[in-house]
Amino acid sequence: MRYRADHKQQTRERIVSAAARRFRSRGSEGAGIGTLMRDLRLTHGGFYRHFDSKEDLFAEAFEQSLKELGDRAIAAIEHAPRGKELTALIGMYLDIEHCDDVAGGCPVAALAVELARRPRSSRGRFLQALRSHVRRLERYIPGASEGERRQKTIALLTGMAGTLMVARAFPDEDDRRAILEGARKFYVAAAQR
Amino acid sequence: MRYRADHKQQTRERIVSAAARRFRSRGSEGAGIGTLMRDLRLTHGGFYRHFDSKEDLFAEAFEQSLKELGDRAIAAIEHAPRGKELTALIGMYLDIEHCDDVAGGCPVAALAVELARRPRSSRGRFLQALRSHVRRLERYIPGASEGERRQKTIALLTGMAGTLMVARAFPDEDDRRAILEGARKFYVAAAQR
DNA sequence: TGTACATCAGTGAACGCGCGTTCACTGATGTAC
DNA sequence: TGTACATCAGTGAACGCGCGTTCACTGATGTAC
Repeated sequence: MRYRADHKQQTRERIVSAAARRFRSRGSEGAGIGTLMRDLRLTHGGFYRHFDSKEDLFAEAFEQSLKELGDRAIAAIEHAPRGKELTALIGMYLDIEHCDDVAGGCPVAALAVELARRPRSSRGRFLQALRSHVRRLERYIPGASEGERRQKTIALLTGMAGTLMVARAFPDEDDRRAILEGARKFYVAAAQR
Repeated sequence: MRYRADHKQQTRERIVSAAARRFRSRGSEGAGIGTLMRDLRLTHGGFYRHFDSKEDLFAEAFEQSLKELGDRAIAAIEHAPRGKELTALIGMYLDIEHCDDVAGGCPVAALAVELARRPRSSRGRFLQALRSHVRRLERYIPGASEGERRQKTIALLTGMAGTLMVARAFPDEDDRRAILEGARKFYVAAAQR
């Protein structure tokens, strides 16, 4: 059957959005094409009308997730009172709701460990997305020079991702809250200087 | 055939050590029992004389890796000049050689993301290993109270793990060095306070 | 001391399963005439 | 306006593959007598 002009594009977007959630929850190996398509009420065969391979989808899902996280981070910063931008960024990232929403949360905390396991040649897209994310946020981070701001931004973002990743391993919410609270103090003090 | 009394124990240790390296390099899903045993010049069937399941091996490998990392961290701290203990800890962790030795490096940076994906009931061993690791190191971290030292230790260790994890995604050594160098400055300044 | 038997680490075929990917096919709708 | 055909998103059977796990078996050595 034939569909309306924008139908294919819509299906593609549905696949990317669903995949972005599943990959973050389960990792790229834990999320299969078959069940992904089935849950979208499609069959696995049709997948290849939209993507060259699972790897192709993974890269696109990573890019979309990181873009969305950047949007939310910037929204939090820009809604913060003057002088509290950094605290707002740290607060939105090391938040219990962000921590407990793995599927909708930061793709660095959920997927970055897999990037180093991929062939060097296929890491370009991911690194470009990471660099672009850092560039969007570095102008809100205090520092004497652009280089210093960038270094600090990278240390802050990668550090918070590590903390979030570990906090998520704790089944007890009180443990997670304590880890996040301690880290918020740590990073606010560290990044402010 | 029958073997000498300590033979079984030796084989078990060989399996754990090899697995600890493979899991850190490739993740628990990327490392298979079959190839692991084959590389040790054994067959896959014999694996179950030593472990109940792959999951059992994974937990033991994680524990051993973290114990070894703790040993190395404490060695670095205790060989540091007085007043430089913290810098030594940060320096040994955010080191280019540690970064490039995924198989022999920190299991938190390599495997922590998988812990949250396991059933809650089976996370106990991992969390106990993590808590024990924090307890070993917290006494070297400055802070007004035990609670504050612990919080700071957790923020520091999880943060550095995140930075290491992300740095490893960059194929260019200069990029990795720049990320590590920036983060060392960041964490030394942050943790010293 | 000599012999029969028990032990058990390791072997390798077999199992069911889920995976990513391919491909001939379907059929409603747009397009050419 | 009406008809024949082309298009192509989606279908579902089939593929080869590697996986974790099971299990009947092997055979050198320790032990019981």
